Amino acid sequence: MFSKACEYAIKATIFTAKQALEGKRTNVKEIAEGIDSPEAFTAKILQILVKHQIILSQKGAGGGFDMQAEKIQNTSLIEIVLAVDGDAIINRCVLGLKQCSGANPCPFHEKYAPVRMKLVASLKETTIADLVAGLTTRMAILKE
Amino acid sequence: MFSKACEYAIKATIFTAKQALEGKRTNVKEIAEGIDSPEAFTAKILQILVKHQIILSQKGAGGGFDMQAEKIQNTSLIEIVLAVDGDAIINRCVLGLKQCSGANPCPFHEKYAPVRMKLVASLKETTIADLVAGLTTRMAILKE
DNA sequence: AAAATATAAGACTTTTTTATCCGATTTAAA
DNA sequence: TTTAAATCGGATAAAAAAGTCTTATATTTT
Ligand code: FES
Ligand code: FES
Repeated sequence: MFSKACEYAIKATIFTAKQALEGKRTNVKEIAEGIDSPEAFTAKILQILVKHQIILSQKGAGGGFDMQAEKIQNTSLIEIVLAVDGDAIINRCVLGLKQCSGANPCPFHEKYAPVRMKLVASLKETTIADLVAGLTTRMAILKE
Repeated sequence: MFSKACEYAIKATIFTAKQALEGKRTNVKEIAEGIDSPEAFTAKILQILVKHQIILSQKGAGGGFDMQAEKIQNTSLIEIVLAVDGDAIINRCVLGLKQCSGANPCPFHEKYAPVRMKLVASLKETTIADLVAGLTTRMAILKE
């Protein structure tokens, strides 16, 4: 579904947002520990998130990663997925045809398109704030 | 979503079924041409389908691949996906946690689980016969 | 000003997936 | 009975994804 990089990106964003809401700036090491991911690889992915202005970075001693309250509230999951995996989840034919369109559909298109719409809708309507909330209220976890 | 191998498997099964319904046994070369896939790799995948008794193979001159009408009618897409990609699509946590369960869910589980149920349902209810039918009646295609 | 801390960037390595190749085996046709 | 056609199985190769390492750069602290 998502690439490993994208999975880490989502978890890292949630972790960073959680820390930010508690007033703490975090860093690569904490994030990698917090989401159980390889540190160096996670650093790579954090750079993508910074480049797409989903999270903020601060270089130097005492630096790290941060996320604005407004971003936490307004950023939806789809933005992370698009940043890391591109728009394949929205546009790609599940059977690998070059074009996915109702005009020249593959045999599964008709059945799949509505499901994909629901998936994309849920990615769009779910904000980072929602996910952070779930982290405490419904006992959701980021590792194991 | 699916691995490339699984995409080829689905298309190859549909192609084989279509030929079978027209009374023709087909072979690796025809299949690879018919679905625009690499021939040798396709041969590998056909062996998986044979091993799982989704299609039939016949060795030797004039041999090739075949699919029984009963199988075409009763085999659903999920069986191909399970044979080639395993049960990840059903069981795997979308964020990569070791276990996907309502007991210890990741933050996206609650939103994702219903969508996945719809996806799996559509994979279960869609038969090869349905897909072959779509191939002609609704102008669906297997390549490009 | 120097030292320490942390991200940024790019080269490199490993693992997995995708794809190819070749020889063995089976079967039908010549 | 020989030959040709086809799948089967294993080894190998190439490409992509995942992951590591090293150096540069920026920032704070001492
Ligand atoms: S054409 Fe295959 S999913 Fe749309
Ligand atoms: S625990 Fe992550 S999808 Fe179920």
